[in-house]
Amino acid sequence: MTIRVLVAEDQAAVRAALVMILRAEPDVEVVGQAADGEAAVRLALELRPDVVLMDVQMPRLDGVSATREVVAAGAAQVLVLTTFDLDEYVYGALRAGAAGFLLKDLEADTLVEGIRTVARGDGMLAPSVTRRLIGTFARPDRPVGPAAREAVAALTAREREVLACVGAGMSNGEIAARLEMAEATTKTHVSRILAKLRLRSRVQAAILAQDLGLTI
Amino acid sequence: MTIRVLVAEDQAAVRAALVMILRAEPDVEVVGQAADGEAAVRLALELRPDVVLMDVQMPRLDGVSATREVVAAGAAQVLVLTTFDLDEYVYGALRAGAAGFLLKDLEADTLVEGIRTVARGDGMLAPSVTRRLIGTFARPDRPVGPAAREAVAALTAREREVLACVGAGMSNGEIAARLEMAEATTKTHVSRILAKLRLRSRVQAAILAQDLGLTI
DNA sequence: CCGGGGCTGCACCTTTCGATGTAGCGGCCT
DNA sequence: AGGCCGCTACATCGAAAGGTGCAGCCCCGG
Repeated sequence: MTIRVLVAEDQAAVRAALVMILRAEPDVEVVGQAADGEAAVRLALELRPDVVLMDVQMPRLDGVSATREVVAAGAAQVLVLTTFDLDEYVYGALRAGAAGFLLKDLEADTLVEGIRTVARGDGMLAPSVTRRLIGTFARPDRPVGPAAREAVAALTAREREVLACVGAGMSNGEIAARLEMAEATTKTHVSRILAKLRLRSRVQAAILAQDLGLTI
Repeated sequence: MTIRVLVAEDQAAVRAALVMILRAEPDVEVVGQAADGEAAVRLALELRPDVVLMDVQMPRLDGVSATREVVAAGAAQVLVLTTFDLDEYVYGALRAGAAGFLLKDLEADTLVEGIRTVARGDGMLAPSVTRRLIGTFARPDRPVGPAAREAVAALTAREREVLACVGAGMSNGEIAARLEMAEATTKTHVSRILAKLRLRSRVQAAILAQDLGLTI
């Protein structure tokens, strides 16, 4: 099973080098090349490759935006490649849905390994990026006690729905509209939630919902 | 410059295998071995290795707790190793300050590469872990836009104090008591904050304060 | 089959919140 | 000095939130 790859890179020399590296691998097939972001998106939708190797700096449409479109369409896994290890690029690409992020100072076999890794649905990051990502993940560690988790788990399904809405900053009226109930009912639910979680206001409930990652 | 490694693993056979792999590398030196978490912490503090290769499941003190202690003491970089790819282990280890997280189904050279990577201060994750970490990073994409940051920066110092209190879930009365002002004054501040940040309720302000990491 | 308990839903009432207007006070710049 | 700005303060009023009592509903066990 060969891995079908689309290479999107505006500098012809770099693009040729990448293609050469990939062509040397028996299990990798370069099915297309793009010199700008728009072409990358168009070819990705048309060719449906397994992996798009995407440069960040490209004319007409930058690599991050192109990644967003490719991922939104579910067209392929995207492995982003760039010269500069900038937070803006990294976080932008990852938020856009990239499966990996490598720097151009890599070895040829690292690139190929990255292609294979993202092709099978895993993630691949440059080591320096990995460390920063771990850091940003570990830092906002607001310890949510197990007690709180249990208490939330003890809520009814409906109550958790309401709690998630509260966590999104919605008013009782907005929650009522979204969950299709009367505002009075929403108030009842909020009241019960506060009692069960031993909180005093919806603000505290909202903060807890945030910390627990409750989403609508 | 050889990399000094402490191997912490309770199963003797596995530990021996790890040591054997590492001893085969000219740039890696195994300076110690530990069969439980307490010994790992003690030896790490004593030997000050470059890297501690830490198993999660260990008697007396689990690997995550041991990692926390080693990192807190700044004794070494910790590369966590486990058989099971459980969220609890992964997130626990990373929050504890681990520089890497690998699964035991790895190749020998992946392990060595991981040792070298964390030794130079970078991060190393198993590919499946990388993907999940990217996911948890990308999903709770509460876009704390630069606009919001600027708006908060444009608040007066006093308003930011009030906002931090709101973010802590306090009521106007509580804020007034803490900041030594009348409740009416607190209301004025809250009202101004909402207007400046274009929010509709204190709940939204609280969420924003949380996302921005505002604390009292 | 029927009673009980938990979930959901609604209405009434009190408290809190939030908007608005007004105003005194202290610092800072011109 | 005069003026501007920010902090503080209070009153008032409508809106939102929160507590409480109560009524269907469904399921489970007697």
